[in-house]
Amino acid sequence: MRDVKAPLQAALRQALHSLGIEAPGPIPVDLAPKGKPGDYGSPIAFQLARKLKKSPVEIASALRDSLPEIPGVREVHAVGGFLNFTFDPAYLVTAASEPPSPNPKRGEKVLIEHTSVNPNKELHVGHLRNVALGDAMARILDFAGHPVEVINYIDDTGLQAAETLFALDHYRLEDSGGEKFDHFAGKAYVRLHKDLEDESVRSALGPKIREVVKRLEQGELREAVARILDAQLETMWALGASYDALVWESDIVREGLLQKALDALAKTPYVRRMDEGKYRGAIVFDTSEFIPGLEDPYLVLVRSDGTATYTAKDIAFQLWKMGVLEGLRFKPYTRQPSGKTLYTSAPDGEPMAFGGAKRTVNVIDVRQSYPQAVLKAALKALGRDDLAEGHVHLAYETVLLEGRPLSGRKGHVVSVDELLEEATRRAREVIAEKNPDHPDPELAARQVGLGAVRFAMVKTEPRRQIDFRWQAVLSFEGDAAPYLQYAHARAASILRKAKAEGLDWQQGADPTLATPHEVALAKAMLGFSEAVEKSASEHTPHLLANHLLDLAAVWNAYYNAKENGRPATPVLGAPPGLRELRLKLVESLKETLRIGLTLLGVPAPEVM
RNA sequence: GCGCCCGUAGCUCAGUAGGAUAGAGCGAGCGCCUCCUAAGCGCUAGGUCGCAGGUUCGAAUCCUGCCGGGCGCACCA
Repeated sequence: MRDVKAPLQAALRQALHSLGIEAPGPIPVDLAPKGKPGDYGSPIAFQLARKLKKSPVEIASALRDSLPEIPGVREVHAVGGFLNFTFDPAYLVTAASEPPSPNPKRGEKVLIEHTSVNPNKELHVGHLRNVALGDAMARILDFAGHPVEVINYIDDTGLQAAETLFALDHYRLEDSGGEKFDHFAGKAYVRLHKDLEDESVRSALGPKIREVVKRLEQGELREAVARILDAQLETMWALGASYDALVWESDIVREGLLQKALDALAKTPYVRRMDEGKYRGAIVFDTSEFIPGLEDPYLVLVRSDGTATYTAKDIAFQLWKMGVLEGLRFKPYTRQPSGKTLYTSAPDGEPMAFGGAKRTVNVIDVRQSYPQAVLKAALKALGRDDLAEGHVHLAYETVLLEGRPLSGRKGHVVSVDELLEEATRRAREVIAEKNPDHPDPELAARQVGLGAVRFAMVKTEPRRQIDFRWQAVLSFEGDAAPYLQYAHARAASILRKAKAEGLDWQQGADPTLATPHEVALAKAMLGFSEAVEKSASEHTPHLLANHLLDLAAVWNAYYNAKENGRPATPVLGAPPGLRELRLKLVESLKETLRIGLTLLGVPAPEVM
């Protein structure tokens, strides 16, 4: 898809240059508002007014006179200081008739860590936001041209995993195979926590649980953890996620990365063992130079009993991600539904080209902003300000369920498996009602169910708390994935019919026949690449999600456009020349929607 | 208390590297299937952009203060 804004910016820059003015930064160009002349416009003259001590109107008019020829631009208007451009309709429609394509791969690899669910329980709606955001970001960054590597971190030495494994053993629970194992294990965990509310039980079981933590750190219980992880992976894959590698926390420890990280930090002036005070005997990191405003800037890396905190391991992991430390080995773990092989860190593996990225995106909820800031501080403490710059914490707010915080103990949770099943069931019902002759209702139901669930997680800005409400998520009307999918299916239907009629629209399109309806659609389509790039650079899929909603709305309006009570934009029934033009545009629109949906992990059904 | 984030239509949200009359969806009211899928489209009603100052030719967007709400301030993560 051709970029129509870049040539405008280039021309403006050139005009400025010929007037002896250097543009201060990027030159703003946007769609002209409704009711104003031109298709695109720039307020550049306003920005220069003060510096040049001239009125915007004067500057705009001088600029207009100095502009070079711009391909496709028919007229340039200076309107009250704005500089607007009217394109040849044929040019815009032709530009939009070419679907978007991925940017060629360029630059340094971006390592994105997401999911990283404790291997002790089934996934719930809170985890869902992480997977949906992380997977969408990976797809978007990839499309935008970045080499991307996706890591799922397995916190197998944490207390949570230990408690679940302990509970399974303690209650002598044998799974009969009737239940997905992560759900089964999760129940043991919940039961244990109920029992731990009793003080005497807690003091009796505490040492035994710590024993399990120790065994986990030795890597002894890896298979037991893997059994839970494998069940969780089923859910992650069902969501459409895919990973390059699993990195196990126990491997960070066993391969010596933790020790290397601690050794390196110990050589800096910021890390030392405390001789007195509340941290006596612990090794702490004084972050005050890097994180201002803290009452207590000391972060414990190694407890006085000699055990390392999670944050210490996370620092080691971050240093590995950025190539400061090396030493993890990998081997194939399994083949994913995406077709990609999933690798795992393993002591009996081989060195592989994972890690060593200059830029990392850590998808993790906002409550962990402080430990994430500590990772950045650790990089700076080691003198790697360059890498600290490349550390991005994609901090997303938590998910509420029907207005209240999630709570496993109060049973106020919804598992992802349950959610997908329910969404699919609802979709099945709607399809049976709306399209009883559907050729493959089960496929469409799964596509619509999954789409609704994933889209609900990415359409809102990450830093905003979202309230998961069954009624809204399962509503297949309005501002939601089914709206986009329906728009896509409508376009697909037209193309299917055209093919059935034996039409060939690759030739014979006459772009000079384009009406304002096609131009409006084309302009909406031409905003796609910018939306993707902005989503990539700002690390948020919601910009793309909102662009797609806008695009689908324009397309639906096009589809329904009427003049004098008659359909104004028939595609198949249009006269030759215009018909082919419309078919090409519809084909490109369909492809644009399909790509956009795919980048968000939302399936694009051919028939709904 | 200190720090970070959020206050935009009845509800849920876009819009914030300053730009042209603040936009959607849901909900309310009225219309549109002899026309390529009505999961759609059109129209109407609904907003002192939390409040008060400030900077600017121009502020929902930047600065300051205040008022609401969320989160974080453990030898947890």
